Order: sequence, then C-alpha cells, then structure tokens
Amino acid sequence: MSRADTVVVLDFETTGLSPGMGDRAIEIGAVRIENGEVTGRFQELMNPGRRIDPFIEGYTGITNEMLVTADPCEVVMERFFDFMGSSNLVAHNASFDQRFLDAELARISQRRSGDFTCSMLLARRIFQDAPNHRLSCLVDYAGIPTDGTFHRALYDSEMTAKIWLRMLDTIGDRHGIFDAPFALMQKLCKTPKKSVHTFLAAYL
DNA sequence: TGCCAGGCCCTCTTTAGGGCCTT
Repeated sequence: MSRADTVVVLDFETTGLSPGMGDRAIEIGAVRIENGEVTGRFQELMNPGRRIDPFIEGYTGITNEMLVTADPCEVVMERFFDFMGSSNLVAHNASFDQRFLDAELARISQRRSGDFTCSMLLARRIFQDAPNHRLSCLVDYAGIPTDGTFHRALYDSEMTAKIWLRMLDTIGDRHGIFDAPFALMQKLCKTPKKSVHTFLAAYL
C-alpha cells in the first residue's frame, strides 16, 4: 500500500463467529487512511433485531440496553457503505470481517468494490518473531501506546491501522521499499513465510 | 470463561490433523 493510497481499516463486533449460521453485526468501526494519516473515522452500534448473549456482552462491553436504541443494521450499513466508497479495505483476520461485511451488504442489496487485505497474515510474515499475532499482542510487541480498550470496533480498527502503518515503515526500513503499493501487500499475504525476504528483495 | 465457521499454516503432511485468529 502506498502511503498515497486511500485505505479503510475496519472492524466488526458481532453476535458470533459465522454469518452463515445466522450471526449478525452489532457494531462497526473504521478509519480512513490517506497519505499515512487518519483522515476519517466511523463508529456506530447497530440493532441486530434480537438479544445478544451474555458472553458477547462481557466480551465487547456492548449491552442489550445499548442496542435497543441503536439504528437497525440495514440503516447503519447504508451509512457505512457511503463512508467506505470504493476504497480498498484492511482488517485483522480479514476473512472474518469480509464475511460479515459481504453478508450485511447483501441484505441491503449492495456490494463492495474495494479489495481486502489482512493485517494478521501480513504480521505473520513481517513480525515473525512476535509471541503471537493477536491484535492486542501485536500492539504491545510494536510498542504502540494503548489504554487496553480492545474489542470495541473503532478502537480495534484504530489499533489495526497503527499496526498497518508500522508494517509499512518496517518494510521501508528493512527492504528500502518506502512506497509499497496495495497490490504488493496483497501478494505478500500469499507469499510463504520462509520466502518473504527473498520476495521483497526481488521487488526492488 | 466457551461453543458455532472458515481460511491459513505447520508438521510427526499431501489418502490429515490440529492450532491460530476473528466474535
């Protein structure tokens, strides 16, 4: 991703792990990055039309009382669709957020036009010596200041954006690639971990 | 504090199994 590229980093909080099993989104957070800077933010709770279970309340801090007054998913997703535009997208473990985004957009007869890239797959390649590649661990590993408010959508998307920018800086420092385009980051995701150094060295 | 699903990724692999990540 070139720093000149516009990318939207997003994160969903949901009722569970699988839209295919009937799970729904309950919150979406996102930050827009332009020229290496955050230029826009989006965060909204959304009412999935049913109660969420105690585990999700405890995990996210989002309660049923908070969702009662929230707009329905369909209304919020229309607003997010406008915010997202045609930007390329980034998420931590993107396959998860991609499934929910596509499922919720399908309910309002919309489709995204941007491509996804996964910050977790990239972190496994760029930060190979991190203890693990959970978002909270990577934030600690990278020395990024945090107040520990994980598992809320905007906070997690902000942290993912910081990790994303730190990985771009690392590629610049280690490999002299200071303007890595989005397409390169996508290819890097699919490069075997053992071949990452060779792959980036050959890019120059 | 967990389960569901699904893709990635490693290995005691490829005619497979299990851990990692996301809520």
